[in-house]
Amino acid sequence: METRQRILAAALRLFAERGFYGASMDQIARELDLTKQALIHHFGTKEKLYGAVLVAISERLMTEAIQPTEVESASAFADAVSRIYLRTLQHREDTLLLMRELLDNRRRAAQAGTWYLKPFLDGLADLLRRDPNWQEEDEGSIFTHVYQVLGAINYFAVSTATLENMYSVEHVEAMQECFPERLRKLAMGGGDT
Amino acid sequence: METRQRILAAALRLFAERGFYGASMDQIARELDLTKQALIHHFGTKEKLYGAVLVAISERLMTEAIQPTEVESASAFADAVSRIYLRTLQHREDTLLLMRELLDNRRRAAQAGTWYLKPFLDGLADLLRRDPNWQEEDEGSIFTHVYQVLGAINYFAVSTATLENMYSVEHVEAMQECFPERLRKLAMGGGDT
DNA sequence: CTGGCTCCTTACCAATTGGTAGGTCACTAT
DNA sequence: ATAGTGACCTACCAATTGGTAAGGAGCCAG
Repeated sequence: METRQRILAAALRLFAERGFYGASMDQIARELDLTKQALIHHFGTKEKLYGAVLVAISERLMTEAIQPTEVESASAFADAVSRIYLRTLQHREDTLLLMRELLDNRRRAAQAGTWYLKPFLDGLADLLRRDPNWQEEDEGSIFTHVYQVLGAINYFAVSTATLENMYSVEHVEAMQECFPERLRKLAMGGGDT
Repeated sequence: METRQRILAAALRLFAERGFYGASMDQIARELDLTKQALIHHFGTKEKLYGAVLVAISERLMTEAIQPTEVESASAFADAVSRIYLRTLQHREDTLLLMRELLDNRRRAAQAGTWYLKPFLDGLADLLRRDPNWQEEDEGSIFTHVYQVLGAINYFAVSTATLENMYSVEHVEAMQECFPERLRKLAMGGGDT
């Protein structure tokens, strides 16, 4: 029981850092002072281990990211976005791996954790739909807006390492500081105002 | 000469689709009815081939994405963003690979094509800085806004395949249709209005 | 016709990959 | 005591990886 969790944690780290093909069973095992056969014993194959990591991520996402009892207010969507932003930065490895999944999805289409994200997206769209400023907007607009805001968050979360190299740690810290405020304007802006 | 270009094109496709580790020299070569030794002959090592692909991408980005003679108007930034959006969708493979680079950068830090993107980002920030509505904003805000808008574009461009699986082709087409308009609101919104 | 050059091949290699087979050891239920 | 079970290991394997060595086909200059 204990070991399974340790394996999942190490696998998440390595898969997130180096991708599915970039991380080998042996590396993951060595990280834990085990042999790769221990991993195979617990998870069967590399694919299944990867799948288990993905399931763990999506469970975390579903239970934490959207509060079903979200208060219905004009800023409900913006509030949810703020929380998601914080959560995304906190669980950067999850974000990294989900982004990789997104890129690989062309290949493993219609598989794995893809669908776990759907209720999450739909939940957000629902929040926005109830916003008085968005009543007049069509479905496409609403969903597009949700996705644009989500894109702003995830892209940034995944870029900080690169940005720190490209500019400086201070520069990125400054960005992180004004990010929530600007994000809010992004989330609130639009509608049929 | 001819062959080099063909190799670069095939390598771009496979690296974008499967990542650096996911694509093997042999696969790329087979795609062109060559042996992997032909690639090694032209590029030395896999890493160098990958580097050459990255250089080609960033050159394309620099020459196409930002017009240096951008007219100075209140909507200069939004206009540039619109053009970048179209270009991003057109060169989806470039976008895919650059996104992968972003994810891997943690490891290969301070290397490769990272820096080629810097002038591109700086150019965009400059455009926004000249916008009358943004005169009062500090550097952090400006750069953050640029990055958020860029995030919205790139994240979406990289997600379409997944979204088509998750929802439907029509759903994604609808999104693509209202994307430019919503993107414009995103780009214009904010400032100290 | 010869020497050298570019482009590309076959033959080979050590290392790493994911995975199988079979066994050891500790613990628990009978 | 014993049979069973879960957790893990060593030993091994075929396939694939990126890369080296050496050579051949075509071309062009002397």
